[in-house]
Amino acid sequence: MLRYAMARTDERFRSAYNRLLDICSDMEVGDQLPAETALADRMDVSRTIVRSALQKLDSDKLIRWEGRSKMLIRKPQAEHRLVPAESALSAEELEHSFFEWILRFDVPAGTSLNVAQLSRQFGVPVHNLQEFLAGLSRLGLVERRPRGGWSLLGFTSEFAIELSEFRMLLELNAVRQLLTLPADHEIWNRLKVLRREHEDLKSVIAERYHDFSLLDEKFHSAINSVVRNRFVLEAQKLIKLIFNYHYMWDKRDELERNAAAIDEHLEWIDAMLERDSERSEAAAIKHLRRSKETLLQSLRVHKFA
Amino acid sequence: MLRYAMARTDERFRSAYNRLLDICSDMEVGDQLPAETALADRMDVSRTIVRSALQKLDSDKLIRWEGRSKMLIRKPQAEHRLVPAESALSAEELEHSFFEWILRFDVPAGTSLNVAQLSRQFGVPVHNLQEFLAGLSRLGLVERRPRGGWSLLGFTSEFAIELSEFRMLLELNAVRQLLTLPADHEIWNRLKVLRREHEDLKSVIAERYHDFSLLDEKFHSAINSVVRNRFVLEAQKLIKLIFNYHYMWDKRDELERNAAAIDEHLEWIDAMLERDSERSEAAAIKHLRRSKETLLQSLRVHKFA
DNA sequence: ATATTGAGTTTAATAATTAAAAACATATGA
DNA sequence: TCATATGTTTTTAATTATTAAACTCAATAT
Repeated sequence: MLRYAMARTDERFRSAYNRLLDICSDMEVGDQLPAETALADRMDVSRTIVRSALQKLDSDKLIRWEGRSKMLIRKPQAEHRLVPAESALSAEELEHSFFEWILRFDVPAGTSLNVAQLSRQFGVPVHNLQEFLAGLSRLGLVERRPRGGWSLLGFTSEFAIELSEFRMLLELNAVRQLLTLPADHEIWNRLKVLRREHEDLKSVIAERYHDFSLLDEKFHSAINSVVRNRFVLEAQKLIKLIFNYHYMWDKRDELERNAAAIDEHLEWIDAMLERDSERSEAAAIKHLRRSKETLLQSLRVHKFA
Repeated sequence: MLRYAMARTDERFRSAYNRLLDICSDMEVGDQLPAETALADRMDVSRTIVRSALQKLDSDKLIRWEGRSKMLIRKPQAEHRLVPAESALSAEELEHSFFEWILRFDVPAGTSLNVAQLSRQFGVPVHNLQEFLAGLSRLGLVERRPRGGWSLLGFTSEFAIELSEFRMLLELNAVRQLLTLPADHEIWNRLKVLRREHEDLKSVIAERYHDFSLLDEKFHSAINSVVRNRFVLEAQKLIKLIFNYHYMWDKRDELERNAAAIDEHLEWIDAMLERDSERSEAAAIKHLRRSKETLLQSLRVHKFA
């Protein structure tokens, strides 16, 4: 059966066929296979797939299929298995590849993006890229060009400033909400654990300063976790994305920056543990302002590198 | 030249051809048409289009085209014009139609959306809908289903609550920023004008209560205008969308609601004009809380209507 | 009767096709 | 001669066509 054009992959068929081989392996020659519906249920595919798989088993002389009789003629061997088509990147992996590309190569704002080329570059169907870029356009990171194609918008200094300010808005709100939580809320314990982890890392910062970025994310996630709001969450996803990628590529003064950040975090944690809202906000603002400056500097350095 | 399949509309060709007819009409029989590049520049299309249009003019015996000689043989008549294909909805119109449909028919959360059907319903190419839904998925309004298709998520009570809380977060931030602005900033004048407009509408509210929704939007836009941040702006676009559509369809107690809202706005404006931050925030919170309740009630009423 | 099958229909994703643009090569006339 | 126009080819991207997969329901066998 030679196919000329395959409008969509038959990956579902392939994996179902292989699972059907497994089922046959567990049976004896001469046994009857279950009903089409039973197989479909068991393998979580439609009967259409089950029937095409049975057809192939029949034409490969592994079963004799006549009406509702599906008798195993011989046991399947390794060579009968179909090779699964390598699956494309998932939506998340695409996002990762895309941002890594942007930041690693400092792709400038205004760059025109074309789906066909990106599709080859990332090994992802054009369709997925269309969808991905359409999503980014809602976040204001890319823009549709008048007659086809997309244009990269973000990653200018203005972008970084506005993102940082938005981050500050969200995190200060989180801090305010956090301070209203009762003493038996799990956040207080989490903060105490985080405090200890910060102290631990501080004592070995000279060697282990690389470990800070993980702790940083853990800390900010904890703060933000008290806000249960899908819009805030969605915004934080973007913020995490951008800040993380920048930290990943900006290695200047990493030890000094991280050591200073640990102290800022500690002051912030202490203020919250003492339920001192004024001091907490001040500490938060101080840390977030410095974060913003770091992001901005990293952008500047990359621009003239 | 019979065409079997047209992969994309030749609307650009049609309008260019018609404009070329206009150019011919302004010429005398025997005159020479300008060069291809000149025509392309003048009509803002590629030479490819100019050349296909010239080809049609030639085969329709309106010009004789040989090399760089393009002589007008006879003047074009009305019947020569090509009828332009009716253009599909723009992205904004699609958004409008989509939300109107959702809210007018109270499409419940969890409804499965399929692009083919929506494409027929809204008269928009499937492609555009894919893109539109991909954008909404970034806003958390729809979700891709495991094996194709989309699923409507939003418009539950939780959605409304979270949206309202997010709105409050953003608007309180705007108020705080607004109160730090210097006395000669244009916002103060805008607020004074708005105050007057509220008073005016209040005096004729019994007859003109419908006019409030416009004033409401104007007021909130003014407040938010002091925040120059693309993320905040993007979020406000969504908020405006949802709140506006709800007001549009929820007509219960409209007079009472709007009269009360005007008073709340006035108290809020006065507090800001007096630079009283505590009173301003209190007024804002009061108004935004009531707005939230209204949105929630409107959802409940529609659900059981 | 009831579960199962066969056939036909519908849906949705991707490949193929085509309009349009851009790039490149060649020719022409001031 | 050289700037400009034309002819040709290549690339890009939007839409249609096609196909895999799912669904539906009447017919059939146990």
